[in-house]
Amino acid sequence: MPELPEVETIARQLSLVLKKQKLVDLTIHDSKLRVFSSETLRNKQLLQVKRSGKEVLLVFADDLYLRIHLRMTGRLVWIAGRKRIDSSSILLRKGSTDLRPKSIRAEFFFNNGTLFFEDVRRFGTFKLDFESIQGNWIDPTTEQFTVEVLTKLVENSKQQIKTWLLRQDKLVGIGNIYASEILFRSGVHPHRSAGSLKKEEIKNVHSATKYILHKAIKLNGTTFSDYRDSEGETGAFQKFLAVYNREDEKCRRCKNKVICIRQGQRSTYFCARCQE
DNA sequence: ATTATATCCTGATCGC
DNA sequence: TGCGATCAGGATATAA
Repeated sequence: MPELPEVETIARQLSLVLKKQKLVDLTIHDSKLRVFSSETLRNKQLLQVKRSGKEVLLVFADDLYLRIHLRMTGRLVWIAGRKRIDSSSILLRKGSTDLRPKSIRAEFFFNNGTLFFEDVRRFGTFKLDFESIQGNWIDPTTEQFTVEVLTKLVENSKQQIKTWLLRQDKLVGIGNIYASEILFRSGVHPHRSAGSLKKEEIKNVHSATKYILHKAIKLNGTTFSDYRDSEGETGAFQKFLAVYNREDEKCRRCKNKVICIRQGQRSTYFCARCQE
């Protein structure tokens, strides 16, 4: 579900409310997520909340790093309040928070509120690290991401550029929605092999990536169906999608029909006239 | 060493 | 109304 802009939104919002709070208790309902002892984190101080690739990173005192990957339908929803609320009483949901009690997989009770991890499809993962580990990838929102670096990364790759953009070992953070959007903005056909891109095209992919991701972050991400931020609110970037989920609709640039193809069992949307 | 495919899950939607 | 097939912001283990 969430790609870089969505995870960035959640991490930023949680950072505001959770920084320096104490994790009083936690309950993990889904056994798939019980990959560490609750005792390890109980009563630990949360120092900060960050994004690492597509993961939300909760940094606790004593060098404890909880990595939460939301995968397709994971949500982290914050409900402020001193009183402990659990998944049964959340049925009395209030305000705009759109929690699905059935899908609550874990609850983190802080002294100023509760953080719910909700995940319909149960693809989300927890991992507890005892040191700060940074992947060997480039984050496209950092200054490390330059045209030269991108050129090096795609060099010699025979993989189709759409599928290449989805890999997380080179460039981290792009998912199925933004991959289509980036290629449309770049004017590059999704079938093109990554290594065959010309200088100009790499430049376009580079600037389109930065533009799209930054704009999506500014708009709190894209809500296509499940995505909600930590306050249970939808994103707003879906209003600006040029091709994703717009099959048979008119291309916003040339009025041709947007088409949808399958690449590695994922749909890719593009305009055959605008993307050579 | 890369690259396709199958798999993990639940729920919504569509065609018959 | 019901039922099966298909699809969904992801990533990985396995096969080719």
